[in-house]
Amino acid sequence: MAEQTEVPRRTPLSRERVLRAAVALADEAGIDSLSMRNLAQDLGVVPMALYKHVANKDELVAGMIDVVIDEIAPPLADTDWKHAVRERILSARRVLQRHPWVSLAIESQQTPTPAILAYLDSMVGTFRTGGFSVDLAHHVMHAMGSRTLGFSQELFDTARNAGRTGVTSPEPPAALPAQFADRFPNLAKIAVVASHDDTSVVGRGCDDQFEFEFALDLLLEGIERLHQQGWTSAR
Amino acid sequence: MAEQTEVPRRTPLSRERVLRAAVALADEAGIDSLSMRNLAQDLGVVPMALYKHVANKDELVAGMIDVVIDEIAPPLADTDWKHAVRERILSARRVLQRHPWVSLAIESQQTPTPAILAYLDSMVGTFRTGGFSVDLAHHVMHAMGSRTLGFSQELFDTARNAGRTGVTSPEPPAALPAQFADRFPNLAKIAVVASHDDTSVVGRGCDDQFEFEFALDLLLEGIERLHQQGWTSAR
DNA sequence: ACCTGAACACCGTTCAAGT
DNA sequence: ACCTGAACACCGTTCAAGT
Repeated sequence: MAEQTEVPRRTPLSRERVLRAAVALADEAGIDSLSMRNLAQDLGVVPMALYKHVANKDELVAGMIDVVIDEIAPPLADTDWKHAVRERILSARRVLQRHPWVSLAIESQQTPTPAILAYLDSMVGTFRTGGFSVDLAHHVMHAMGSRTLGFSQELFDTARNAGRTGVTSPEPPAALPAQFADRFPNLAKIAVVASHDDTSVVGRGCDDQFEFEFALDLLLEGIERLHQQGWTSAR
Repeated sequence: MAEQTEVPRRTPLSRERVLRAAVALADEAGIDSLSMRNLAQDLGVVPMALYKHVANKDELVAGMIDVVIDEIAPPLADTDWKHAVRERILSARRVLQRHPWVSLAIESQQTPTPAILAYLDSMVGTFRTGGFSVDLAHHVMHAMGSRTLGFSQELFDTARNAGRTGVTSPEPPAALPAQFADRFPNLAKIAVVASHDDTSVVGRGCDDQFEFEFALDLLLEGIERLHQQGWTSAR
């Protein structure tokens, strides 16, 4: 009787369950803590049991990426291409922010996963429906690069490898050492301006969302201009 | 006599020599082949000998990044900001292309290395000298993102993890399986256009250099427009 | 046939023993 | 004091032995 309740000790393993547990592990402990052994332990399984559901670790990560990408909402209908693209990218951004390890995982992959291909294909479709030539749509997709998926390459990005374990607070980049302002005067000046409501040299950090939208709109407006001018690559 | 030539069997280890050997190893065999043990073997040294010159592997990679970044030429003098920025970024791009592992290594770092900070500081200086407000220069640097360093986030990038060992040829993305065109019709159409001198569905791949400059110029022209308009963030 | 423990070939790094 | 071999605590994955 006690045994009866203990016998189905695990809902049976499935690829779905493996991938979801892996995503949860990476979200909570950071991508560095994601090992086949740790994942197996989280699932109460022996490590080799995972290999019936994923071929190897690379395939595991590819599956994890697809789980996340599938969270992105479909494009808005009944609106112009610019609005549809903008909103969808911001939606993708919100998804990726919930899973800080994904952007690096995507970049590390040698081949895009099916879900990413589907997302990109749908994005191209939005441009095409908006009247873009195949030629322009092609170059525009390249120009957007990873921004299409809602992340940009911030060179000061701190929290991408870390898990949510320790101090969760997005603490400002600590105090800038006095040395810093001497060696990198232009960066220091920028940091001070970024923290304009603070008179000290200690920056509050930048408003990532503002910066992302600034660059996105700069691109979208340039793209709109090319589109209106009927731009075409010389060929 | 034979011994005489053999006794100084190794020029003494130095941080410099360790870093250069590490860069060479990553260039030739790929970043995945860079281990403390492999590196030590290349240098004819016992693994623990490396730890007198680098604190740990993370510090080793940081040093390798700085070796590469220092290869980038200083900005052109006697020219306008737009030309100076454009040429320097294209110069950075040429450097990073010689070391395909660097972009991912930079992104994986949690903290920018001194050489990167110096490069970015100098880039900000070019904008400032060109008459940009601190405010605009700040947002512009964010908007450029990793493009400042000459790489963009191409989602189809193949050769970043690979070494130069095997087939070096930048082979076109193989044949697109027939399935592909069905599942991702918009992407398939783009791929066909990209290989416009080829009637088959097998793409020649894209002209990375063209795409990079297309996006770079799109950004630079948008930035120029903001600058001329005296753009300022609402605050 | 399926499952899984042990083993293999690696890691980065610590530490104590040797000189 | 310096150097270094062995060891530790991990990896991903193979493989053969057990059921």
